[in-house]
Amino acid sequence: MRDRLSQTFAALADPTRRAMLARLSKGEANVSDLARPFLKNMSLPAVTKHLQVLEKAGLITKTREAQWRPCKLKPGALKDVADWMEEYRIFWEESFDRLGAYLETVTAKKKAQGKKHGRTK
Amino acid sequence: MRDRLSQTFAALADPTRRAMLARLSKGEANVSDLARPFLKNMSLPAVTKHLQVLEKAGLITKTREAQWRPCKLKPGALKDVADWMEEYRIFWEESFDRLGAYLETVTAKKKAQGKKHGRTK
DNA sequence: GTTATAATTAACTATTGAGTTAATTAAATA
DNA sequence: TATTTAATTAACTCAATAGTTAATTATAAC
Repeated sequence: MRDRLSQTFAALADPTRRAMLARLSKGEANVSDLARPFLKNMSLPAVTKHLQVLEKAGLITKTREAQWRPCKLKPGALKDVADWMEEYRIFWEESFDRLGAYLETVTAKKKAQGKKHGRTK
Repeated sequence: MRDRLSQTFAALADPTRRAMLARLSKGEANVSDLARPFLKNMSLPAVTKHLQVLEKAGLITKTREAQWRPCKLKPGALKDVADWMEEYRIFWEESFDRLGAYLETVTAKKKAQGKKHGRTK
């Protein structure tokens, strides 16, 4: 997985990691704080790995304080995702009515440019 | 990967698939239309698989027309992602100034509730 | 009916991801 | 200095991904 955006999406594609982000959105937390809700289901090293995924994706930062590792959300990390989403806003926003009109606009533009499309060879 | 949102994020965590979505945002396209930009780098079955991932994640719909399979973006598919993102808006929006204040609010609330936090046992 | 086109399925390989247990590092404390 | 606490690293397993080539299905066209 070469690119940054793919790395970010991949990091978000796991409910445990999203739960950790949700916890961090309430404020800084140590690894063991973050681990607590999951220790019935997974080991501490598993938690460490999840946090490493989040850190490498640039979604959190981990610092050192004695033997603890306070983590926090990295502001701006989701900006790239938000920007990517923006391109598709018209496809998920409430007013689906506009979508048909929008697509016709795009199609008309394409025809005007003389671009071939459809199944012609 | 049990949950829907994880499936969607996983589908988006690949540049080839995102490029296909970008193409589809310009209008309907067949499998071979979608494949064309990638056939130097990958086989047609690989393309089919990518499209299956997108379809299973609910991001596109594929229909039948003779031997062609016209695909289009599925409106509303990214709504769940958008809703999830919304929770974190304050963390990626331009005014990082507010973030500090926000986190203090959250922390204050937590203290007021008497929730233990930090590294106390 | 044979051939060409569009796309999928089958069977397989290689890599990555998520998890494990056991061992290790590093700091605080008794 | 020995012990406890916090977290990571090592080494391994298992399952899922992303890709391959070869074979197959289905429709259209000659």
